[in-house]
Amino acid sequence: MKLASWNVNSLKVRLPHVLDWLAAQAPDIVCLQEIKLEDDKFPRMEIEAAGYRCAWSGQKTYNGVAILSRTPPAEVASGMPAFSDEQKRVIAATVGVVRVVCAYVPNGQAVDSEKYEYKLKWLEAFRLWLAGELKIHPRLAVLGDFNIAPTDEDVHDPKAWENQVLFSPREREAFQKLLALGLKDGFRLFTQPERSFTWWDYRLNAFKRNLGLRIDHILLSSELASLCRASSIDVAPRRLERPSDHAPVLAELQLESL
DNA sequence: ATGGCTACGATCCGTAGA
Repeated sequence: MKLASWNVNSLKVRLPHVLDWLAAQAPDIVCLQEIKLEDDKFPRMEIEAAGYRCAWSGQKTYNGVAILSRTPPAEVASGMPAFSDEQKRVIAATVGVVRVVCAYVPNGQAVDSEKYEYKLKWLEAFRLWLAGELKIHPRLAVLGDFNIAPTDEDVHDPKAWENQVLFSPREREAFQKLLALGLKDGFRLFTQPERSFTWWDYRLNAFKRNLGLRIDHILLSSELASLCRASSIDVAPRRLERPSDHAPVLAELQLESL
C-alpha cells in the first residue's frame, strides 16, 4: 500500500498536476493540503473518474484538506473535537485497516507573531488528540504539511534558519513531542539522499538551487512503522510549469500479513 | 536592498504562505 501527502497550494489550479500524478504514481491513499476550495467546489467527479474516492473539509481561499483513496474512506471526521477552529486543517478517515489523519499545521508566520502562538497551541491540541486516536487506532498514519523542519538535515542552511519560523526550537520541540507519542518519521526509517526537501520558495530560483526545507511528513505508529518498506520524496511535480511549491512525500507499507 | 514568487479576492494593491 502506497501512502502519500502533498500540499497542492490550490486544488483548483493544481488539479491537472494531481490527476497526472495519480496516474503516474498510482498511490492507494493521498492526503492533500491547502486545497483552498469551498466544499461545493471540490472536484469530486474528476477525481472519481481517476479511480479515487474522496473525503474533504474545505474553506474559501485558505487551508482545506482532503483524503483520496482507492477504496472508500470510512468513519470520516474533520477537525479536533476539543479544539474548536474555523480553519479547516484536519480530516481523518479509515481506509482498509489503516486510520489516516491528514493535517495542515499552521504556518506560524514569524516567531514573535500571534500566528506563531496559535501554531504552538494548535500543535499541543493536535498532540493531545493524537494520543487518544493512537489508543483507539494502533494502525495510525499521520500525513501532512507540518510546517516544521525537524532537524538540521532538513534545512538547506540551518545557520540562516536558526530561530526562524518553521525551524525554531519551540516548533522542533513540539514536533519531537508528537514523535514521543510513539510515532515514527517514515522518511527517516531509511537511508536518504542528503539535502532531501519537500518545499522550496517560489522566489530566488530556490528549487533549481535546492534551497529547500523538509516540512511535509508521514508519521507512522509503531505497528505501521514496522511494516514500512520504503519512503521517498517525488520532486518531479515541482519541475512542472506552474507547480505547487511543495513536492509529494510517499511511504510504502506491506500490509499483506494483516 | 528586508525584496525576490504565487494564489486569491479585491480591484490594478493587500494578505498570506513558508
